Amino acid sequence: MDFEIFTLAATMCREYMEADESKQPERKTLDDRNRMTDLERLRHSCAHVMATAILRLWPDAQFAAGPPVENGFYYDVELQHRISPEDFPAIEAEMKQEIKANRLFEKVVVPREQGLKDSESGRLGGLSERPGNPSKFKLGNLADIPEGEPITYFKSGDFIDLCAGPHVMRTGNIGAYKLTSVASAYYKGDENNPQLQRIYGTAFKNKTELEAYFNMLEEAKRRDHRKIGQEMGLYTIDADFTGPGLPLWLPKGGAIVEELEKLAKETEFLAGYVRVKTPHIAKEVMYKTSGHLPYYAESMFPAMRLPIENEAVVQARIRDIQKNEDRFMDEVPQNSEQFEAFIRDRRSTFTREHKELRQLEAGLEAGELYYLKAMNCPHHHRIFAAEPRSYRDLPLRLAEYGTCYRYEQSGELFGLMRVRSLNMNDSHIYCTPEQFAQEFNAVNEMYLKYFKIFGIEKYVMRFSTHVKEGLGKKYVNEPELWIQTENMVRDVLKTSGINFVEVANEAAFYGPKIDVQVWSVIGREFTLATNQVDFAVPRKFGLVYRDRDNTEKTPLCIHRAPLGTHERFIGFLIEHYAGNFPLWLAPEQVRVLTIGEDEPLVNYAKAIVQELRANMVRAEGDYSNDKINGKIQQAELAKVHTMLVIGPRDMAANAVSVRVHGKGSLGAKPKAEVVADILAAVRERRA
RNA sequence: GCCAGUUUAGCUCAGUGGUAGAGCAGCAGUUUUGUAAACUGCGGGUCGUCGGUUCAAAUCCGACAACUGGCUCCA
Repeated sequence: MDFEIFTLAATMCREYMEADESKQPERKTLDDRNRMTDLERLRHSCAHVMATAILRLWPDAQFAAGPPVENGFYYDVELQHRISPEDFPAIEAEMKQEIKANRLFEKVVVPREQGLKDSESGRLGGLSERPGNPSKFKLGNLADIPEGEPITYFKSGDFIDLCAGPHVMRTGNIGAYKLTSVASAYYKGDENNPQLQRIYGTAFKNKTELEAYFNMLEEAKRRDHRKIGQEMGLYTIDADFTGPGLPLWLPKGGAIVEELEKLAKETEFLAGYVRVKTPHIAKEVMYKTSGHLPYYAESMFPAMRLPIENEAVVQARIRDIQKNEDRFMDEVPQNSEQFEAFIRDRRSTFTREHKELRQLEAGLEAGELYYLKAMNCPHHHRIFAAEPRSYRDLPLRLAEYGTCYRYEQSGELFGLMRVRSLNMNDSHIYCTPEQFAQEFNAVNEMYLKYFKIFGIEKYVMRFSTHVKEGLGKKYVNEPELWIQTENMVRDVLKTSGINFVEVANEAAFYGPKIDVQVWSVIGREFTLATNQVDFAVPRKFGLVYRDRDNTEKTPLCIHRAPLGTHERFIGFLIEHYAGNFPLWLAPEQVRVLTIGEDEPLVNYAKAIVQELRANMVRAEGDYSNDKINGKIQQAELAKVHTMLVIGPRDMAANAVSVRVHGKGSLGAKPKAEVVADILAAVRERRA
């Protein structure tokens, strides 16, 4: 392996990490703030009202920052008393008084000295001066305001706050509000700063909108993939024995996994992909080359140490070479003429042996460590490297449902959405620059095809690009390649009419990337997958193809995973469909329910189940002696897609009575017709 | 990892220091059925784990674990 390239990559990686750590959040300009939407204004004003209410109850409270956020607002407060949801009614009651008083939000521009004075006296973020209790966080905020920018207060009743606004006219404009939760946060997001209590709330123009918001939350709760996953028996997380973040797919969830893989395999086959299969572990050198180690070691499972098979032989050879080197040093002549002849004579042997020594030593040290893979790309790169490649072999599209392991922090784990073992719908497309646009476009088309199948109507592709200043630091220093690949990506996105936004300075280290965000039917946002253009790592792995002109060139690599991971994608689908999967995905597609348990009737039902199963339909039979209403209830609660109710009347007519989950009874139909329709719906993956 | 909350039967949950409960699910019977639950009975628990306080702990205290909300949003 090429040590220089590795060293270079390591250096760049380190620089990237350091650059990332020191990244300061950019300060919002006053212009940005004035672009606040009406709703944000209202929520920010509500934060002031909440602060006023908290001060009425606990006058010594110290406030830090209280911005509007996506679904409401918060205010960070330092207070001896630990605020809990039990305190919310009291705070809300005080807020009600403030809003009823309909106080004016008055803006006052003050000189900096005034700001300092009012911070010292505790007046800022307070209802009155508080001797001995200065507004320390406001003082800190004041220091962040650049010279020349005006310093403004907003005053509503007794409450005066250091604040750039903007606000609504009067507290009475706040139509409907509610406190929602309390969390902890560090002042200015820095863990070296004091920890504050963050009180979250939300506010709307009127009660109707507030209620609609809470109804949406309720609906989201009903659809929560953890709840439905439990109820439907899709997966379980056995924290005690298997481990946290390591989901076990139960048979019903396994059925969904299988269907998704089938879909991916068919789609990818038709798109000219070839399937590969790679192990779950690899030697340390793999991840040193890829750049994961040591800088990403924290998000990988700790290494396992394997004994080196021929350690004794290796060590004997190392000793031999070391002896040779010692002898070489001893034999070096003092005389300069002889020295040159000596060097000429011995140089090639010495360098060969020295290189071997370094390799053996590295092998002793590195070869014994194995890591669980956090990504499939390195394995795929090695498959590319396994044979000499010609431009005629490209594009080479290696696809695999690969299982990766990432050691997410325990607090980050979340149902199926954030796990430690993940099955990726992964593929790496190696292509020439000339082929890039077409390949990238084909990937996008695959996304759109999937969106259609799953009824995903709202999506956006976030196209992240580099900025020149970051070259060689945050981004690999290849100015032309960046511009070239970004232009190619942008052109494809534009000409294909795909919905995308471009975000500067958020690209990956190795190349521009596209994050795909989708919205479920109830409007919850999910990040499904990341597409990445990679022009750096293939080079680190020394991947080349021989081009028409008989020179070796490094291929471009497109990293894509339209179905993301099984874990996250199925989590999304559960919430998207509320567990009511379309027939082709439904864990239990058909259940045949008999009215009574007469033998001929049960035999007729069993024959139908058999016929469906012979056609790979997941069909079950309920031949128990429960009442038919009871059986239907059971099947509906289990979200069985199609129920075939069979009584003596149906058997006599060689028919079945069809009932579809959520749609009710569809009446009796000829058996053959029903079976044919079920098979067609599955085959076509009907919504 | 940090802050907070939660953890009682397979599931959903009640139980504020004095004999561990309900519904559903499971099992055994009875019932013989036409589109969202027929009836009876039975089994099922070291109350997350470990330690402490107490005559007595599911209940009070502490540690740990798992789960959940938050930890990106900046006057």
